[in-house]
Amino acid sequence: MIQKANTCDTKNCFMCKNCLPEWHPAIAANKTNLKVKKGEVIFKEGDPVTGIYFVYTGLVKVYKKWDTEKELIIRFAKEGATFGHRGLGNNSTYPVSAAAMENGVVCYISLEFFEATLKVNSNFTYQLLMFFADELRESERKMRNLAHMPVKGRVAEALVALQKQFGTNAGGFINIAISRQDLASYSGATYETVFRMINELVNDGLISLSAKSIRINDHDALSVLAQDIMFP
Amino acid sequence: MIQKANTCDTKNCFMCKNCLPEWHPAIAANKTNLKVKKGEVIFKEGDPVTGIYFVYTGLVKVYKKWDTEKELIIRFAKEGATFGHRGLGNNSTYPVSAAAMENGVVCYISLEFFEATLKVNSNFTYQLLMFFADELRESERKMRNLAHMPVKGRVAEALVALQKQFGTNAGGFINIAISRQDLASYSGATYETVFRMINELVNDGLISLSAKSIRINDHDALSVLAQDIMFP
DNA sequence: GAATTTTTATGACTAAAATCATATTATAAG
DNA sequence: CTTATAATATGATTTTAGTCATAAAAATTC
Repeated sequence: MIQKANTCDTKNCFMCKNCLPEWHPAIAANKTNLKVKKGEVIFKEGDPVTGIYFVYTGLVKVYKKWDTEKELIIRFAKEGATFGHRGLGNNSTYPVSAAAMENGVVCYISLEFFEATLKVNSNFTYQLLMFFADELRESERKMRNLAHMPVKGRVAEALVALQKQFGTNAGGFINIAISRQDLASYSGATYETVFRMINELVNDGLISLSAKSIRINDHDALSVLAQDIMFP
Repeated sequence: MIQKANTCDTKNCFMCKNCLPEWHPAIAANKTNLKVKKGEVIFKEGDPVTGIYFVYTGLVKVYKKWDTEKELIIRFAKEGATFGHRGLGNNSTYPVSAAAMENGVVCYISLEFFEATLKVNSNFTYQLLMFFADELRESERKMRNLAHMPVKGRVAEALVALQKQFGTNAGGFINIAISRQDLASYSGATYETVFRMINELVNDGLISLSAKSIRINDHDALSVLAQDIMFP
């Protein structure tokens, strides 16, 4: 990671948007902008927690490994999003890894300054609490899905979630460059199984492909597959 | 749920322990103590969020359902623990259900009063943030386990976690009365599969049984099975 | 305390998904 | 622009875990 001064404008990240304007000079003085290359690992599970990150440009995946090869992608962080915040709380090492999926710039804030920010900006703390509550809810829904939903449904859900987060480009394709392996890791299944499910979804007419891109043709049907059937 | 005035002492729950002493009379004035019976559902997924709960006595399971019969137990809340806090954030309905596993008393706080408490007690907000960070980390670890760890490992992990949370009684048995079905729901697998894994663990000599109780004989070996192998 | 319901136990069978094996393309590196 | 490396594609096989069926034992209810 190459240090690169004065890149971000201290306006667009989650922290900047939720802090007092008076605090912005302090943020500017304490931030470090880092250039990251595609594929670069920013921190790994087990590394000591030294700070928290925000994506200024690019795309970062946050994931956990299982026995060196299998991984589960927890979430994708795009412009403005925080990552590394899982290092908060009672533990001193990151419970997840983070890697850049494309070249970009991330903003790094030391834990000490971050904690000072929390103390000074009660609204930020409150907003962060709400963010954590949302993430926790999502995470527990995914736990339930991993335990009980078949892979096809999880792939359907992953596609719907990606389209929600990244939108579509001109041709109606989901606006993210993601490998099949990463899609599999995000769905919590193997590459081969996800490949087969993608084929089924294409045959069912619910999605269509063009090179690596995926277009959702029948959002409703896909949502039904991914559905959260709670009280039928 | 039968209302029962003046039961809890406003000293032992997570909120009371982390608020300013000056705030305790306000808590006392705004709390409602409710008697719950074994098996009683306190709130269900999809119910509108009206408040947050604390366990005064007894044991509560927090779970999510999948197609009416399958469930995944997210966590157990014992004395002092919060539940219903997943209703916070950007949503108006509970994303989980909660049911009493034994007769007990829970303390209910309306969302309005709870939000006022957050505003007034910045330390409580901070502690709650740390609590959420811990829960999120746990939840994501479990996601990874559900995606990649075999059922036997998940059962081993569930037993280690239960012993950590509930301790052991005189005979060295894990101090919780839990049905095999609930253990299965907590492990994210079916009753039958968990039953077989329990048998294997008994045959391997790692655990032993007495009626419904389970004793961990070889904590280390069980931990290895449940292991978080990160960077071998 | 007899009857009903729930929980536990266990074998047989099936379905789902992972693993293995191996081409075929792309993409990046020299 | 050729070579090496990584990503995609796909069939065959094996493993794992879920489903079904049914019986015994416990616990609760009437």
